[in-house]
Amino acid sequence: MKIEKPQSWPQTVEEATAIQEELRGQVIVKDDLPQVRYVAGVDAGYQEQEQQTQAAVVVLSFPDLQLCDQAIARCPTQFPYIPGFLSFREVPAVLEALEQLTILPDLLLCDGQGLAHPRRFGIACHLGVLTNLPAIGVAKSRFIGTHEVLPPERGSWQPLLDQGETVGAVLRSRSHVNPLYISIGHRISLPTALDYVLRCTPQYRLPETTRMSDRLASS
DNA sequence: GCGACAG
DNA sequence: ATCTTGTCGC
Repeated sequence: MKIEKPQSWPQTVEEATAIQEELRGQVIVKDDLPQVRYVAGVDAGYQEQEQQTQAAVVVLSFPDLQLCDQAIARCPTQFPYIPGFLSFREVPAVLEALEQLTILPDLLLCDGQGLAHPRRFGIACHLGVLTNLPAIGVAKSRFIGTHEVLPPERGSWQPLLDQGETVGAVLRSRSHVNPLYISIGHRISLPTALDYVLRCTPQYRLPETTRMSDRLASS
């Protein structure tokens, strides 16, 4: 797919913050997606003591979740890991990988938060806005926000609150297993996002998209 | 000032 | 994220 990549990437937290505050205004928080036929999973891994970032993207058919396309890209890691700025180290490589895709995905499942971010602009929002694709943030652990106790059954969920605002949801994707932290990335509502995440998670704790891109990224 | 802190 | 084997529990 064709992507309009930024001309340059920030070198400081101040520059990165400015970019987040500028782009967050472009996030669409309501459903604005086509019929979903292909779902993509994106993830990144690191090699050579984090000097190299390798991104992987897989495209699965939906709802049957069969692998249809995949791509890998590697580039020098160009931003340190600082909570709140994860996207600046992963997005450059992920965009390179997405460009190689033959199949245009209808929805992106990202490893990390979307709106559940201090400035409401986690990696799922960042990727969604830069690609203009509907995107969901699927994180394995909490970053910000609080929530009520969650029933142990698959499918149960609770809103994730931060400063009186619903920034996402905590979702039990498998009974009696640690929940997932779901938030809006771009062009999708929270209820719809929860539905897609569950439909992409037929067996394990993590969506098939995430499992497959994880495996590819760290190889 | 003291913790917390996506991947 | 990454370093890493066997082991505990549903």
